[in-house]
Amino acid sequence: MAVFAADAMIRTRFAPSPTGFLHIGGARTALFCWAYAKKLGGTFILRVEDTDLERSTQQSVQAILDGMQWLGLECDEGPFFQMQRLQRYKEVAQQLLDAGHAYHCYCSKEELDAMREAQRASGQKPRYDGRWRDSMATPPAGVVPVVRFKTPRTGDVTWDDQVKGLITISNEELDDLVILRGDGVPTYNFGVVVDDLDMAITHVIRGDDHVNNTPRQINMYKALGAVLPKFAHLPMILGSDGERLSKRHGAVSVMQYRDEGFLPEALVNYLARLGWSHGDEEKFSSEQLIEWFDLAHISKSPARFDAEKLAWLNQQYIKEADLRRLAGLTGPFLLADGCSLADGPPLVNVVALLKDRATTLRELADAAVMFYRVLEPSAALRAQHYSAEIRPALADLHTRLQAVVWNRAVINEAIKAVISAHGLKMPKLAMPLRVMVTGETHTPSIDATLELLGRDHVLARMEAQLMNFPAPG
RNA sequence: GUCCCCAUCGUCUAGAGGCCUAGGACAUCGCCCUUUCACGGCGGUAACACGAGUUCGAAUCUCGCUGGGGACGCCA
Repeated sequence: MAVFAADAMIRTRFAPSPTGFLHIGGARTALFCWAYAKKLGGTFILRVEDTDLERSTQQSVQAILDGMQWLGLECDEGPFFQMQRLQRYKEVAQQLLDAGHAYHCYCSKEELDAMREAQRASGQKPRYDGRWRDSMATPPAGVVPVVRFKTPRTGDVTWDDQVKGLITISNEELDDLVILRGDGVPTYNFGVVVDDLDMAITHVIRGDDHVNNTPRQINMYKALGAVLPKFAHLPMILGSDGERLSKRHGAVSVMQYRDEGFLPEALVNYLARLGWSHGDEEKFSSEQLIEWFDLAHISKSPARFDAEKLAWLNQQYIKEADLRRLAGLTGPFLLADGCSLADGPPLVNVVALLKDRATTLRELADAAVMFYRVLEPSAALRAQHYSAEIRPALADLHTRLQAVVWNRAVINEAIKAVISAHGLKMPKLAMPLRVMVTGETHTPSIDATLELLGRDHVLARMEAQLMNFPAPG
């Protein structure tokens, strides 16, 4: 299939404000922008919208960069910073002023607040009433004005949203928004327009919460005589309770998922599948996402975040992950738990034995601890599994294991021999043995566990526990 | 309050008028496997919010209703 020349010109951008970490919602927006650009051989740009001087921080910038890197969403251009482009915004604002598309407003914040409050009280939609729009009044002394955009008073704005379809909003719903603050810093709506224009963005892919800003921006594009980009508004991601995901409500940093033991490919896959689909495909790589991605199959309605499905995907990816990589990722968890990896079998082997039963690297590490440290069985487990009757069989096994060739098959033969010699059923012996050696009841098959743990550790742990058995009679 | 958007199993979704007795996945339930717990295999429960139209025929089109989400800052 031929790629149209125009496709090579596709330019998308992810434009976060550095006021916190990169959370799930932002990550998905970035992912979609990235995937769309990659799919069409275009360019993915990162632009940091740091015009909120109060809340923007350097740490946030770094956190966003880190998050994107972890997810593998590298940008082709940027990061660009709006605060480094102030001159340009002033220039364009002046252009608008000169053309009569903007004007100075001398209202104080108190005045505006009072205005809004009054409107709200009378059941109206709060908005600037345009009192300085055509005012001939002399500006109050000592007040630094802001620049407001002259929104058309009549007519309406319509655009064909790439995910939602035709959207129309009447200009009467809009007001004359501030585009440049008194200190010369642009506001969001103006900064985006200037930047998207300067950066030749062809597809503005962003969150649903910007739908209402779009007509304001389109009016500015028109005033500037510019060609409109395509707009695609992604539905929000809701918390599992259906409430909006916000900083204080369930929106966690993508890096927290890493810290909890999620694989980036699992998160990417999950996020891609949340609100977008390709038939019945559930599990796919970033490469496949790029190949399949389109705006047409993005759903129009908000989606709830389902931690259980993410966990399932993560488990799938853990099961098929390269063992050395898995060991490398699991090691830090063990170290943090105070384990010394030199005291046990190679982590690669441990991970190979355990990976089918873990949902996260965290769980994998938890299950691996027993290979590096003695875990004392609880009193309850001892009471439940240690009996005077079974002790002789375990002592017998302990003796036999000293002489046996140390591999799974032979260990298993020894266990079987003890069972028949003492007239036992497998679980009768395996459970107490499991508790003695691992301190737990839930472990991989006992022969494989013993083999991997090694003869010395097995014998030592058995000896220690044999003393905890109740006396016969 | 005003405006905008949305609506299929509990959740994510397939579905572009007949292929739908509505498919897949997660979760859930049952069975099998089994040396515990998992993994895996097999099977089950479970949805087109509602009401009018249009049409020979509607989950798919139209209108209304209800429900949900979003927006209304010198935040982004």
